[in-house]
Amino acid sequence: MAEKNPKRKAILTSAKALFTEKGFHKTKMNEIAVNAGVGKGTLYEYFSSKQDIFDEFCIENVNLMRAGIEEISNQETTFKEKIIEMFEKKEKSTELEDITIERMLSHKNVISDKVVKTMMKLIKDVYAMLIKIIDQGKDEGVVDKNIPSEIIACTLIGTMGEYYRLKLLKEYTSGIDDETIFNLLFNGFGVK
Amino acid sequence: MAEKNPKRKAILTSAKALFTEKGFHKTKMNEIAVNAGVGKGTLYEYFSSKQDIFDEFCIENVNLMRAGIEEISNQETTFKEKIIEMFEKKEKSTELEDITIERMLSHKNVISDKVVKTMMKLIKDVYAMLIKIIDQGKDEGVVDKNIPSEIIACTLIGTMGEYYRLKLLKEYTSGIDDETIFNLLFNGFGVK
Amino acid sequence: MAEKNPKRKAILTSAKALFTEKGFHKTKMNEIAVNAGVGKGTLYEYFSSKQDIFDEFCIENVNLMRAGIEEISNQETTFKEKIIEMFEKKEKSTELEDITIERMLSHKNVISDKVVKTMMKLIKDVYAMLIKIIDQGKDEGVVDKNIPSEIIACTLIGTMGEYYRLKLLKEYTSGIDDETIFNLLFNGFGVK
Amino acid sequence: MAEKNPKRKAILTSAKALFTEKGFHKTKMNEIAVNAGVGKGTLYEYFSSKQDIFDEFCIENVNLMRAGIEEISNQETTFKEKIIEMFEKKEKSTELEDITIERMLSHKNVISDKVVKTMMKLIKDVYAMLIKIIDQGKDEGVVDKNIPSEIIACTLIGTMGEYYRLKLLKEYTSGIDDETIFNLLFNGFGVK
DNA sequence: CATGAATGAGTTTTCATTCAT
DNA sequence: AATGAATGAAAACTCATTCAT
Repeated sequence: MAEKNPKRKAILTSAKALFTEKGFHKTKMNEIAVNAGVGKGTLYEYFSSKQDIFDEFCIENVNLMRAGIEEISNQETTFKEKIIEMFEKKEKSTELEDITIERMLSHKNVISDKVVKTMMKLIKDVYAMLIKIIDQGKDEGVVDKNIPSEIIACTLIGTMGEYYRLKLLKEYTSGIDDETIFNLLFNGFGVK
Repeated sequence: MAEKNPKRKAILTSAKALFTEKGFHKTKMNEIAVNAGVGKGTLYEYFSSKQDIFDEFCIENVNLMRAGIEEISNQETTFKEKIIEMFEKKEKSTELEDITIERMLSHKNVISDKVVKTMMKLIKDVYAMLIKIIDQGKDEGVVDKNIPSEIIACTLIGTMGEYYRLKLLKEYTSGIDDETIFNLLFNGFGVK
Repeated sequence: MAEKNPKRKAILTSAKALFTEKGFHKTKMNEIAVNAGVGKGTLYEYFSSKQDIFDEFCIENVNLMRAGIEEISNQETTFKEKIIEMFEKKEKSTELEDITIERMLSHKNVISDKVVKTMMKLIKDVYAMLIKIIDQGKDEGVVDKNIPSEIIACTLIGTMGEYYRLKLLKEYTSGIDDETIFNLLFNGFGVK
Repeated sequence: MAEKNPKRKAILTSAKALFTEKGFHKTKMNEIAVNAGVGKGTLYEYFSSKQDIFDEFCIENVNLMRAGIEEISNQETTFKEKIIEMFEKKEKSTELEDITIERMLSHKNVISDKVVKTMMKLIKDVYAMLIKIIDQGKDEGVVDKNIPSEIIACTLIGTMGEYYRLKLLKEYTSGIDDETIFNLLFNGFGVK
C-alpha cells in the first residue's frame, strides 16, 4: 500500500488516467510509458502485460470503493447519516466517478478471472457492510424490521447509482438532493 | 421490420451473438462472416465497416427496449400493474439481458455519435414514458403528488436495474419477487 | 473499326475517360460498368479482364496517333507544312493529349507484352513516316542531306513533346508558336 | 546527406530498387522489408506509410537530378562543354535512368501534393539553370541572341530526352553521338 | 446475352512484447 | 534496473472476377 516503488506508482497513475479516459483498447502501452515518464521496456519490469496493469487498476478502484464504505461503516454516526454520507461520497468521489463496477464488468471480456473474483467479493463485501448499516438502522428503530435488509440495500445501491448516472447526463436532477432521495426511499412514494 | 434481406439478417444475427458474447474488440469480422455463413466480402456489401455493424446492433437493442416500455405504457392497466410488468419484462427480456444501456455506454470509445444520440434519446424517452405512468398513478390517487415524478422514476429504474444485476450474480435474491420490491419502494423502508 | 457493338463501344468509351483521368489502378471495374451504363458482368462479356480493357485502350490510342501522322504524311503538302501540321496536331489532339506514348510506357508494369509490341511498332512506324517526310524535305532541297534523317526526326519529336509538356505546365511558352520552333530547329541556335 | 540511420537507409535503398523495377502498386511493403533485411514493422518506425516512402524516393530522385545539373552549371567550362556534359550525364546517370520526371508525373494519381510541388519547382529550376547556361553561350558570342533562351532550352531538353528514350529502345542511335546532336541543334537541319 | 450478389485472396497497418545494450 | 529499436502476428478492408438466374 505504501508506495512500494515510485516508478511503479507513476506507471499506475498514468495507466489509470488513460484507461479511465479512453478505455482499455484505445490506451496504448506506449502512451502509458510516455505519460508515466518511463521507457516502454520499464512497464514490463513492473508488470507482466497490459492486462496485468489493467487488473491492478481495476483492483485498486475496487479497493478504494471498499475503503470508502468501510470508513463510513466504522464511523460513530446514525444510520441516516451514514446513508447520506454514502450518497455524498459517491457523488464527490473522483476515484469511482469514472469507472464504476458496472463499467468494469462491462469490460468483462477484457477482465481476468482474478479481477472478476476480486470484484465479486467486493460486491458481496459492500452489500455486507451496507446490510450491517441497515441492521444498525433497525436497531435504532428507524428501519422496518419486517423488510429483509438485502432488498433495502438493493434499493439504496440501485437508486444511488441511477441518480449518479442522471447527474452525469445532466437530466432531471436539478432541485433534488440526497436528503430528498433518502426521504423518498424512507417513506415510499405511495399515498399514506 | 420484416427482414429486408436474408443475408443482411444473417449477418446481424451472427454479429449480435458474437458482440454479446465477446464484445466489440474480440469479435472478428471473419468470425461474423463464418458464423453467418457468408463470405467476408459480403459483410461489406451490407455494412460499410465493423463499426457500422456495431452501430446497427446497438440501435436495434435500443429500439427493442423502447418498444417494450412503449407497449406497457399503452396498455389499459393500472399504475401498479404497469410497473410490475416493467419489472417482469426486464427480467424475462432476452433481448436486453445481454447488452444494457450501461453496458453499451461503457463501450463509449467504441460507440459512434449516431448511436450515442440514439441512446441519449432513448433514456429521455424511457424516463418520459415512465413519468407518464407515474402521473397516471397520481391520477389514480395511489402515488404521492408531492414527490416529483422524476425522482420516483429514478428510484424505480435504479432499483430495477440493481435487482436485475444481483439476479445475474445470483446474490441475495432468493425469496424476493417483484411485488416485494414494488411494495418496498411504495411504502418505504422507514418505520411508520 | 466500324462499331462492332454499341455496348462494347460504351465500355471502351467509359474506360478511356476513367483511365485517362485516374490511371489504371484507381479506376475500378465497377466504375467502368456504371459509367458505361452496363452491368459489371457485361464487362466480362466483351473483355476478358481489366488488363484486357486497358490493352485495347492503349492500342486504340496508339492507332489514333499513327492515323494522325499517316494522314499528314499522305497529304500533298511541302515538308515544312507537314512538320508544322504535326506540331499543330499534337497540340490540338485531344486523343493524344492525355496519354502519350511515354505516359503509357511509364505504366510498363501494367502494360502487357501485346501492347508493348504494338507500341514499339508504332514508334518505329512513326519514325519511318517522319523519316519519309524528312527525306521529302531533302528532295525539296530544304533539308541538309548530310544529316541522317533519324537524328532530325529525333530533334523534331523530342522538341515537339517537350514544347507540349511546357504548355501543359503553362511555363515559358507565351509568345512562342510552332513556326518559331520550326525555324529554331531549321536554322539552329548558333550564331552564323 | 550523410545517412542519418543505416536502417532507414536500407529501407530507402530497398524501396528504390523495387519501385524502380516494379512501380508503386506492384511493390509490396513486405517485399521492401524483406529486401531491406528488416521486419515489416520497422518500415513504420521510419516512415508513416507506403506513400511516405514513395514520396521520399521521388524527392530524392528529383534532388539528385537538380544536383547533377547544378554541378555542371557551376563548372568553369564553356557553354558547349556544359551542354555536352549534360547530355553525357543524362546518358550515364544510373540515378536518373530509371525514373525520370515524366515517369514520376505519370504516376500522378499516386503522387502526393508535396512531391508534385517539389517536382514542379525542379522543372522550373532546371529550366532556370539551363537558361543561365544558354545566356553564358550568348555572352560567349556563340548563341544567337535573337532567340529566346527558353525555346532553346526546350529544344535541348526535348531532344536530349528523346535521344535517351531511343537509346533505351535501341533504335536509330548507332553511330550518333552527343556532339552530332549538339551540332544539329546548333546549326539546324536546314540547307544554308 | 445481361446481370449484380457473392466471394476471398491479398494488402496495408497496428501495437504488445522482446531483448541487446 | 532501464531502455527503445525491432518485430511479426493479427485484423480490417478492397475489388477483380465468377456464376446462378
